Amino acid sequence: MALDRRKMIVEAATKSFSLFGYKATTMDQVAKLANVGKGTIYTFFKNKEELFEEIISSLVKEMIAEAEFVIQPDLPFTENVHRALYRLLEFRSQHQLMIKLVQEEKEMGTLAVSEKLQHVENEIIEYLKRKIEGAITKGAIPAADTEITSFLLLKMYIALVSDWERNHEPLSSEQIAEVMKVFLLKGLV
Amino acid sequence: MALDRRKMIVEAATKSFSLFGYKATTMDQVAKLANVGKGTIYTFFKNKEELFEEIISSLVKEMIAEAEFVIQPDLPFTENVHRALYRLLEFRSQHQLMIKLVQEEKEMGTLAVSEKLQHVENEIIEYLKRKIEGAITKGAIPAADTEITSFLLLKMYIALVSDWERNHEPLSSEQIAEVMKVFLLKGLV
DNA sequence: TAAGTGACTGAAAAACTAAATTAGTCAAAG
DNA sequence: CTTTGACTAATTTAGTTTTTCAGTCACTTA
Repeated sequence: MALDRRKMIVEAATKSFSLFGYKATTMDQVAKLANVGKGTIYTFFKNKEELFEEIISSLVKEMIAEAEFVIQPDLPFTENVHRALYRLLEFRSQHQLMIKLVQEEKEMGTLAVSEKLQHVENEIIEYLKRKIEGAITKGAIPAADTEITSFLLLKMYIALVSDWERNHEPLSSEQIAEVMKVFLLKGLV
Repeated sequence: MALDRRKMIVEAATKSFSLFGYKATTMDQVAKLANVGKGTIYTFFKNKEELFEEIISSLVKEMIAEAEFVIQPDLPFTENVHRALYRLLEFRSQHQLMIKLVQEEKEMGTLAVSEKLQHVENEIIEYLKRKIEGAITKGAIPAADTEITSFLLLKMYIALVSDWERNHEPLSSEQIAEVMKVFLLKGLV
């Protein structure tokens, strides 16, 4: 029964964060869901935020794995950039925990949540950066400031996938790929 | 003394919105500043929001004029895109009213303010769209979806000018021009 | 006697209430 | 006719009380 207590706690917390968000999840609730005493949580995690941190780290790993899964080495670099980025943002808009956190940030502006979402964004940018550096080393694309490039790539994607929908009909994956191809491949002019 | 009452009201309101923001500006205050009775304001404007609307419209006109001023027809299209966009965002970060409104939106989330800022953004996109359509007609650049392109151009600029500064040293106008040139002129790959 | 627990505590947030503010009106003044 | 500012209803703020909750630690249990 009382086997991996730590795992039980993380699972319970993940479930609760996904369902109610960070603020609305109480440690008593997590303890009850995990079938442990509240004190037990504190033998594994210094505080609520550290528990959250661990869950976010797993989430990032899961996202990167999803992106990797969709990349095919024989396809052109541009196509893989699109595939990886699209998958990452799809993940963001489909994964229950991400949805809840994005919503909580917008509606309540919870500080801890803002920080963690920023953290997720930074990890994605770091991931893109490594990919771009790899492509440059292999001579697949010309040298460029990888920090700015990866940053800008993500921002363009977020603009096309999320911001665009505020005022327009959503763009299909094909349309987004088309637009990105223009900017990545030949430039607007 | 009591000459253009309407103008006095708009000037007083502009000053107050710039200084205290939308919410913290009271109609009594505007009336006093404009040296008119409060009722007089309501002979010119249906309500507070309509007064605000008029001021925002002027602001947009001023912004567009600034952008136009900086454009030089003999320069290449790319260069002018950069000049105009950079000037627009510089205006946004230097103009007292814009600063105050952006701050008010972030800190208090005032609905009327969010709507008006969205309106400003839409006007900028419309302006860009007209410019791009003009360039396409003249054959200066190849045809493309002008709605998406202008939207994405603005988003890229906001990312480089504003978002970037959250985690990095600000980019100089030259650096931004350089990055944009890559994406606009030849593409990343 | 080490691991696990949940009642307890202070600090923070929510709920409630009373008081103050303010957008918009309109009867009277100019 | 235009202008006004006292007035009102509705909202917001400020002050107070109540509740909630993260984190601790004395105690239990195995």
